[in-house]
This record gives sequence, C-alpha cells and structure tokens, in this order.
Amino acid sequence: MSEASRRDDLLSAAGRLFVEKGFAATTTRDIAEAVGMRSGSPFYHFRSKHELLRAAILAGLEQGCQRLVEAVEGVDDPVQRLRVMIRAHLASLLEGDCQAPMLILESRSLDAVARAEIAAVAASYQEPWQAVLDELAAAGRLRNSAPPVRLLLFGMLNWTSQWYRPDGALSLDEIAGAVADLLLR
Amino acid sequence: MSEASRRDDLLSAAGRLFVEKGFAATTTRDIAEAVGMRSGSPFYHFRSKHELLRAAILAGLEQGCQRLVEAVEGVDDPVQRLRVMIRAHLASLLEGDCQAPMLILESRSLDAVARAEIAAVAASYQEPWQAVLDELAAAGRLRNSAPPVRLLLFGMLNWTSQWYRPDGALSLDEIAGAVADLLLR
DNA sequence: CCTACCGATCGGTAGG
DNA sequence: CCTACCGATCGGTAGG
Repeated sequence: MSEASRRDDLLSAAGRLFVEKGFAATTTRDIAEAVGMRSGSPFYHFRSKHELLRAAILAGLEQGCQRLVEAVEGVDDPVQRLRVMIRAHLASLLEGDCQAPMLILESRSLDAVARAEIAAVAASYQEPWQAVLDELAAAGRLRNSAPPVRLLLFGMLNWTSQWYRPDGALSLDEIAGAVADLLLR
Repeated sequence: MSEASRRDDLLSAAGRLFVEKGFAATTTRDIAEAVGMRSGSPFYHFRSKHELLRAAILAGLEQGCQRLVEAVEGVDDPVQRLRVMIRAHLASLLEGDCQAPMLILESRSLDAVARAEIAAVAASYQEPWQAVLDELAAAGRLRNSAPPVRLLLFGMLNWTSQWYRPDGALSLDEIAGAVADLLLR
C-alpha cells in the first residue's frame, strides 16, 4: 500500500515479464496492467522503461547476493559450501521472482554506464564462488580452479532456466547434486 | 547475385542481428539496411518478420548439424569424438555466422507450430551427443550419462557466448579442453 | 526490388 | 496515480 510497495510491485512484474518475453517485447503497458495500473502510471515511479530494467536487474542481483550469504552462513567445509551455494543459486534462478542471471542478458539494451554498474555488482556475486573453488582445488577436490571453471559452472547453472520445468522429472535438489557431482572428483 | 543468394544474405544478416540485439529490438529496416536493401524489400523474400526468424533458426540448426557430422567422420574413439564435437559446437557458436543455440532463445516470439518444428530439429542435433555420452559411460569415462549430464554440458557450451571474447585470454581450443576435462574423469 | 504509404502501437508527458 | 494525448517508429502492402 505504501509507495515503496507499489514501486516494488512494478519491479517484480517488470523483472518477470522482461525474463519471459524480453525487454523490447515487453511494453510499459504490460507492466502497468500486471500490477493494476493505467498505462502512464509506471512513469510516476520510474523515469523510463530503461530505468525500470536497470532497477530490476540491480534488485535481483542484491537479492541473489543476500540469499547466497545467508545460505553459506556457518558452513565451513568447502565441499558442503559449494553444494549449498549451487542449491541457493538454482533456487533464486528457478523459483525466485527475479531471475537475475537471465535479466542480465537484457542489459544489452542499456547504455554503457548502466552496464558497467551492473557488471560491478555481478562481479561481487562471483567472488565467493571463486573463493570456494580455490579452496576445493587446494584440498584436491578439483583439478584446478582457473577462471574458466567458474564460467563453465555458471553456464551449467544458468542454462537450466532454458530446460527446467517445475513439474518435470528433475527436482532442484537432483539438479544441484548432478552439477556438484560433475564438478567434484 | 541470384535470388537465392539475396535470400541467404537476408537470413545471415537477420540471424546476426537477432542474436546481437534480440528479435523484438531488431527492425526489418535494420535487416534491410544490413544487406543494402530498402525497407520494404525483405518482404519480397519473406512473408513476415516472424518467418525470417523461423527460417534463420532452421538454417542455423541445419548448418550446425552438418558441421557436427563432418567433424566426427571417422573418429571412432568416444573420448576423441566428444572432444571433436565440443570443438565443432564452439566453432559454430562463437565463430559462425548463425549462432543457432542463442537464436533459439528468440523462438519465444514464435507461435507454437514454429516452436514445435524447431524443437524437432534441435532434438535431432542432440542425438549424437547422447550417443557419445552413453558410450563414454559404458567405457567408464563418465560416472553416468543420464539426460541431466547432456543438458549441463550444453549449458557449459552455450553460456560461453555470454563471456567469450575473440581477443580474450582463452582460445577456443583451451575452452574446449576445459569442458572435456571437467566432464571426463 | 523500390516508392510511397498506412494503421497500429509504443514510450513518454501535461495537467490535474 | 489517472485522463487524455502526442510524436515517432514499426511491420507490412499496393503498385509498378
């Protein structure tokens, strides 16, 4: 009911629609209708459609970072920590309101300034991943932890959004397990 | 110069632009301009913008299938065959004119009939992959070859298009090697 | 394949 | 946050 809540409603609807149909194919009227507003009203909360995309991506990344931090709290064993991180990432990606990694693909529609801002937050999301991979390599559970490994891992994770079906044969836990098994020796 | 050549020019330009900017953000005027035509002329070759997307995806998939078949010809050892297939897939994806796996993402803009047609061709592309994975599992070079493994493998491969840079630190051969090393034990 | 054009849609705004 | 609206752009077409 508060203004912040209506703004969040718009962000959430925009994120969902941008992921589903793409930025260009989603109209500001679609977004307004999704939250029960008239066509001009989103512009009371956001300066432009691009600003709505930028804010949705940043909000999704922040939420993903938070969930990741909460998930690893107190998990010291690197193998267990990796498993927990994989599970948390898949949950954000496949169950969350805002599928940040897929939204980031739409940032090609933004200008260089906004893209740089998003890249900086995305980089901070990667840090705990590189850290746990380095620990695993040191412990001999990984052949090596050079950057390509992290990039390939994110490929496995993010691409699931292209084939995962909530009513399909594979649960989130099963997918998370398959990813970890493939990575660890 | 022939009519088929102009049609192919349009397909190639459309594929490149659809991957770069997305289907909805690419105008038929962009495509026309890319091949030196006026705005109305693409519609002499294709009934609609959607038909242009459908044809570009199918052409890209056919090309990818062909390259894959050529690459594995005479390669009997499953380990070597997997490596060759990975390399061929990455070449189509990162060097080819038509990056089919990324174009397929844009098929969300097509109707159910066209999507089903595309899904059928895409499925036939997957067959040799599942076959080589099954052989590798039988030979003990893979823990198992259940479907998630193939899907995760395609995730590693296709997601490279999000971070690969031709002038970057990693060559196609290095990436291909990293993927194979991660998969095989 | 070009010229000339149309109807529809869209992002965004003024004023309340 | 709504009403009423505008200018620009876009997919597509008729006629040659």
